Amino acid sequence: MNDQSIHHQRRLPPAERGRSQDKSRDDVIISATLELLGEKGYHGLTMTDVAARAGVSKATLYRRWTAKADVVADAVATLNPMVPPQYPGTSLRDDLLALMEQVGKCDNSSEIVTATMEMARLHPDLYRTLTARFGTFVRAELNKLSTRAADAGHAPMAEVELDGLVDTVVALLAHYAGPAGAAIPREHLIKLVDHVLMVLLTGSRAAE
Amino acid sequence: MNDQSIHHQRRLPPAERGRSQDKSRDDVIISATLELLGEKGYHGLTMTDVAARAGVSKATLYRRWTAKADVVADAVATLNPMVPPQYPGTSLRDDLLALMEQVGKCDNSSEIVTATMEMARLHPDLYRTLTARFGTFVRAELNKLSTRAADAGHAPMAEVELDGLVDTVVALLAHYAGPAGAAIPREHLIKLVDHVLMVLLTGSRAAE
DNA sequence: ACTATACGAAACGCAAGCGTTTCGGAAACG
DNA sequence: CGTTTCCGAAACGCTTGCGTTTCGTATAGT
Repeated sequence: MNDQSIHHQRRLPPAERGRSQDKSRDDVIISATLELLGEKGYHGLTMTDVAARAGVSKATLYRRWTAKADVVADAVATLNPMVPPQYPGTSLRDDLLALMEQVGKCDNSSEIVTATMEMARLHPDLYRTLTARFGTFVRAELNKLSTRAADAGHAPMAEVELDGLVDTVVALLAHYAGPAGAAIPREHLIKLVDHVLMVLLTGSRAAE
Repeated sequence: MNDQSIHHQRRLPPAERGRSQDKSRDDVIISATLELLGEKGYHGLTMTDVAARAGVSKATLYRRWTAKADVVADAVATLNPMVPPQYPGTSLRDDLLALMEQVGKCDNSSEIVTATMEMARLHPDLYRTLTARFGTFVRAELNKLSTRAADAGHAPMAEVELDGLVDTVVALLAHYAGPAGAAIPREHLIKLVDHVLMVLLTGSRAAE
């Protein structure tokens, strides 16, 4: 029950001689896991469901991973590629929007954030790892955009306040992702950028 | 398993003749439920644990409620008394801080917000009810403070932006409550007020 | 005092779900 | 072509936890 074992041999190695594992099935399984994670949450997610959704037998699942937590861990690890988005550079607002879209989409579904937070209670170390990676990435990007805005004549922000800003972004994304599921509506992202980020970054509201 | 039955007879009525139920045990049970809800989350919470923590037999639990979900529902219903706080009135900042403290404390523990969001996935109707009550309350209070600030000479806020502000407050409180547990640190509330609410409400940063 | 009821302790049935195993067959290697 | 490994289907053991029941005792109402 106690998953300290998450540090040990989470992924099972394939064999060497004879028929080789169909690696394309890994992707199918991961995708199915992400789908179900978004729909049912971590607790609601069932290995039997994953197998069924992936069109795969449960035996195949356990031939590649040792436990449910490991499959999910690998699945969420494929999210948030942490790639800086293609900034249009036309305005700070457009750049922020691009960042929020990149960060908010998490592949294609997004309510997974909620499931991740649910999972966090059971696997705190995994949660810390994920949010730390995510937070530092967001922070770095915001810092980049902030200094760029400062060069453009706006008041620069103190380092300290950037921390709070990162919290705000993460919290709002998690909130908008919400328990209801579904991807974050673009209008929410726009609201976030115009009514929160722009104000906090430049001290002035965006043109309506 | 499917709790549509939540609409029907959630609370069992006590008898009339003979020995009467010790009503003080209700409070003990509710308190134990809230404690465990914060510690273990909704899924981690066990009826056996609740009984043990309350110093009560499981039979007693099911003599009063019909299911785990019902106990938890009654428990969280005791939170958020939705009472407008005692506003000091010395400044907008102080008033906001008072509101955030009132709203953020949720009796004495606070990580229950996270557990509630976890529970939300299983009982969406309950979640909507709770957040709706909470949201309208926060919105009304913020509106009150906003117009008061407008009278004091600051720029008033549009109705539309207030919606986003409520989202922000709810999201940040949920975030600060976090999966780690423990009550929201006062410094987080201060940060929220100074770096987010004050800026969004008045367009200017509070004095450092 | 008598009775109806609450109470604690403990056991039970039951379902869900994780992880394992078996088996027959299919498919990739040499 | 034969061996090795993968694969799906299905069954199994096991644990957890919800909800129920029983029984002996304690206690409030009449």
